Amino acid sequence: MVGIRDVARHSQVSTATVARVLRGSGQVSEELTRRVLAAVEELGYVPNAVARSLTRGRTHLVGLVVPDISNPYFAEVARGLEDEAVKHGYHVLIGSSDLNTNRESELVSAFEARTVDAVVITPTTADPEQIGRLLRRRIPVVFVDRHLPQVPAPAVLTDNADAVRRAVDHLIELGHRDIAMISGPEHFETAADRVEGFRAAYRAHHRRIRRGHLQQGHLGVSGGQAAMRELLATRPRPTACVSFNNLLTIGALTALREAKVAVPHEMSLISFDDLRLFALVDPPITAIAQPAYDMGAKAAELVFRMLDGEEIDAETTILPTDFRLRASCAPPLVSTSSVTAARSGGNGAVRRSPRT
Amino acid sequence: MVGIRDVARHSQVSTATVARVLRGSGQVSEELTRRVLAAVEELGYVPNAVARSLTRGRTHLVGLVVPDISNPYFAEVARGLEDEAVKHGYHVLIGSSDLNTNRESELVSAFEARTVDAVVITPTTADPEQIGRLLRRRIPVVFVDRHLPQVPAPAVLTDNADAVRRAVDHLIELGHRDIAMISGPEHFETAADRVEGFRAAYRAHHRRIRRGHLQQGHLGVSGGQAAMRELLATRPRPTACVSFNNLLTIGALTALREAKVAVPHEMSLISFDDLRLFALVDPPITAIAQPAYDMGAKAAELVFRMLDGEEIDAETTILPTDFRLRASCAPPLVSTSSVTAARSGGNGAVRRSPRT
DNA sequence: TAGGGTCATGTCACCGGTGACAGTATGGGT
DNA sequence: ACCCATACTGTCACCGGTGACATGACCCTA
Repeated sequence: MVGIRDVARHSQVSTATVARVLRGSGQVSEELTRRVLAAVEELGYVPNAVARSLTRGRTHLVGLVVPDISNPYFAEVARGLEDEAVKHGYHVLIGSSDLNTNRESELVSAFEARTVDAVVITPTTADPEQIGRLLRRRIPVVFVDRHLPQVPAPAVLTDNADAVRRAVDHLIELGHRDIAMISGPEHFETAADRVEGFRAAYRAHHRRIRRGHLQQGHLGVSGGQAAMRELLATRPRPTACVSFNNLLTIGALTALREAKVAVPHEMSLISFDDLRLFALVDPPITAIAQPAYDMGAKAAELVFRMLDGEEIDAETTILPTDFRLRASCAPPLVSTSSVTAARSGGNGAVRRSPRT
Repeated sequence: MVGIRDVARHSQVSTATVARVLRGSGQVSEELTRRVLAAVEELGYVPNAVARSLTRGRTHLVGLVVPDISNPYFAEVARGLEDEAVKHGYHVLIGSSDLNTNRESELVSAFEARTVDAVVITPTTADPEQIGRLLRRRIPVVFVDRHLPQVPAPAVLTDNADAVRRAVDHLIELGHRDIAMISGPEHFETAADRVEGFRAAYRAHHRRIRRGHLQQGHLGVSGGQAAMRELLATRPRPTACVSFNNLLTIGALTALREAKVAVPHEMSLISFDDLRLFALVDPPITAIAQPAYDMGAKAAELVFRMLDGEEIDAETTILPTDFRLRASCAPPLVSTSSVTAARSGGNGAVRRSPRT
């Protein structure tokens, strides 16, 4: 490997001069500059970033810890983070925790050992200590999507509760009475918030959530599928449903297909998280879109402000969601003979007009 | 920052002993082991991976260069690579080239300077030199999805030509005569291969591709949309179409919706690349699925074999695609009055039975 | 012309581990 | 009593840049 000393020897100057030429900082005579550049060219010298990291104490790396980088939402966050990072001469190290606190902990430790300059994380753990370690090392941390309020680090979130409340309001206005929700593990802040929005909407309309209509299951497609199957088996069966994220929505849709339940006529559906294809699904799915790319970019902005020395203890940035009304919501059918009619596919059922 | 020397001082041993205890290798008395461990605990010592990288010449990093990490296909590749990498104590550095050769070149240079231990890349450039640089530095390179045959590095690909040929065969068997393709930039190996499969199928059936029925446009949703618009304007209009990747498919579908062209009756559609949601689109999209996760994992396997000293010059691994027959393909309508009938939505049209 | 300032360049300790090598102690064999 | 193997522990140069500091040349001014 050709190092700065080789270049120095080859161009008959000191290493300091080579460094000065390369950095462009400082006074070096034209003559030497030429010689150094020539040597660099000839030897194919590339400065070793590892060595530089060691002396300067900066790796120009930011670690990203998310549940799953292959989830389109997090992939989009990653892209936003990456674009912003590259502008600052940084690169992104990825880590998927798989919603496994041990795996997450290992990732955080590994990133700590690698002395990444900052960590952007969608936490799985509920233990503040696991992330507090980084702060004690003065490694800036930025939360994305959900945060641990006990940890004094900035967070980029969305208005989870409010978005769900508005979605449920919409369904209630369409005339729905029994609205279900497929949520995630309750110790997740996002799940708690979205459930809170769900409850708030119910409260505002002086109604109570029926038993079994709030599903808090495992995340992932199969979890969504299982939850929807359960919802379809409850009596009274809900006429509408809000799901927690894109994967659960896909699972829920799959279950609906398999049970031949018509959307939106027998079941209205709203997805938290939008996917481009939701617009092309049958029927197009009404969704609460999160600005994933912007969330990643905003997290990067916070990271770099902190790296610039700005003290940002626990500022929370709420980015707006976008409620994208599509065809998966309609007024509920009011069946003459309750359950059986609904299952028969709409015969003997009358559409109830929405409240005004 | 607490270093190995601090631990050594604190436990009154030498740095070598600390290292030996931590590495678990070698003979250290129980007494000292206990003291060292206690000091490590007390000081919260974490070995600095940067320093280790410098001395050992290994960063335990693998760089991943893809067009866009937020494309679900590449995100899935990344996940496959990551999972395998983590098993080996490695982490993944991501870089999105945006199909921009300059950006790609910068990424490769940056990864080179960081002395990543290996690079996995879906190349955008056609210039072998840009990647040859890495090889001269003895940095293992593995191509994924497409490769530069002039560069002596292993590649993980799919049977592009064959998959498209089979897809087109399927359409021809359904009775289609004018089948279009929306492909990508022709200097991409994948595009060239898939187009070759397209041509091969035509050749096998002694037919010629009609003018305008082979679209090679810009990748991305809007490119697919534009290409499909053009296809819809050609006369005779194709009755079926194969699109190059998931984004082009989404664009094509969007254009079809907007023109109110019924799929599959007026236009059958096959997508190269599958997405979970394609199964739930109206109609479910027949797709050629690539084993993205496995491709990433396989690339990792090659990387680690090379890092273990194995010489793998240009072995090409072809992973099988999976042809997922769904509802977006049907026999073509044969209209009595050509164009106008087709646009009117199927009136006056007769379904032609497939060839046997 | 001595003193001070500026510019150009060189020297070298240091960042934090690593591992080759050296040194010391202990015990067993003869 | 001596030799040597073995077990344990310490020293230090090195990885490749960096930057504080030193050095030397030159010019200007009092």
